[in-house]
Amino acid sequence: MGRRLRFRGESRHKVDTKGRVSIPASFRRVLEAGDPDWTDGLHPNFVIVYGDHRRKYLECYTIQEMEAVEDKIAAMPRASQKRKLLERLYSTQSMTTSVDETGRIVLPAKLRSKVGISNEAYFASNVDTFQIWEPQTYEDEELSKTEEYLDDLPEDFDPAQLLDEEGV
Amino acid sequence: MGRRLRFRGESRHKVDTKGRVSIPASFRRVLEAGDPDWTDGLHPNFVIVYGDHRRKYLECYTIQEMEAVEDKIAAMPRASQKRKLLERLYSTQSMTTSVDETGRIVLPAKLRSKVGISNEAYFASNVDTFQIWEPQTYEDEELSKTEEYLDDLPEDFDPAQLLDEEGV
DNA sequence: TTGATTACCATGAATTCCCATGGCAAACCT
DNA sequence: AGGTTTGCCATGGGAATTCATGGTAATCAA
Repeated sequence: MGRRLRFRGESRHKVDTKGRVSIPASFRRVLEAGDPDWTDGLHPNFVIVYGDHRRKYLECYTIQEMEAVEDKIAAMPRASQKRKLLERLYSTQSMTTSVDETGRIVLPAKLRSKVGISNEAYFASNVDTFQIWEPQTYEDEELSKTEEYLDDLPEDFDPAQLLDEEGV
Repeated sequence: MGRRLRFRGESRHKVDTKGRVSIPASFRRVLEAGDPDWTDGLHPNFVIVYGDHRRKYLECYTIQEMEAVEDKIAAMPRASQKRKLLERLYSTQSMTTSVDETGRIVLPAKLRSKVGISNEAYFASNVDTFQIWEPQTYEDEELSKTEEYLDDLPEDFDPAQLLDEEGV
């Protein structure tokens, strides 16, 4: 299969009255590379997973990445509860979109209100996927959780050492 | 995989009005060797990790090195707090850049102000990554810390002996 | 027809590309 | 050895693109 490009970085973009937002240019390159049907000049497709009411952000997968997820699901026993749950999340509660000529997508009103996005959207890379948040929600949810976690650690703690730890 | 080149040395470079800085030439060789997509004549890519507000410098990884980090993260339990912290640090709070024709990169205004860089940048090798500092900050932070540490040790202490110690 | 979605055109700002110069050092010549 | 050439390195300036964003016309669904 070989290496695949990964998402890196974060940024904020305006959401216009029609729900249009620019996808960060660097993310577009990854979406293009991760869409098997894409060729130069075309608009790449990708998948937005919005999930159930508890999820406060949109998670975006390249086609390639989503197909890998679907393969995993397909390999599970058909009747299992686990499989049904995953089917709902990744298939039922998701949609395919494509990046337009000018690098934007349209976030349907339904999705915007679901995650509370109004004027701006915050894009955060997450290695093989990226997330779209209402900026305020992101700060409240994610940043505060990190603070909590770090507060329990020594002053001069370097997160790099977490990479090499055993266990959790 | 074989041996990989390593960063060695330190130097200071001008930062121009557009945020451009030369990468020390010897570092460029390591970046080239550490980018799987690089071939002679191309401009090597690499990753700048800037981290959260308490980090006062930029840490730079070769593509190879960063992918190793990402692989480690990918192997951790998805929901864990630890994994999320690392995803944020290494993916969200990072960016991919590339060295241009003349050996320079552009440090975006956002990053410059984050670490306080204005006219000059100080480059310090760190074995398989290198760091970029505002020169003054480096002196205040790092040098003084190292001196403190050494001051607590016997006069004739030779750091070389640390090399053979077990454990932390 | 009307409200919504999609396609098409437009623009300022930011970013990248391309050309140019002076310094320094290793290699080269005579 | 002394001078010269060649080449890489650090740095500058302006042109050319790309990016993010806005507006309007065309299309579509019901």
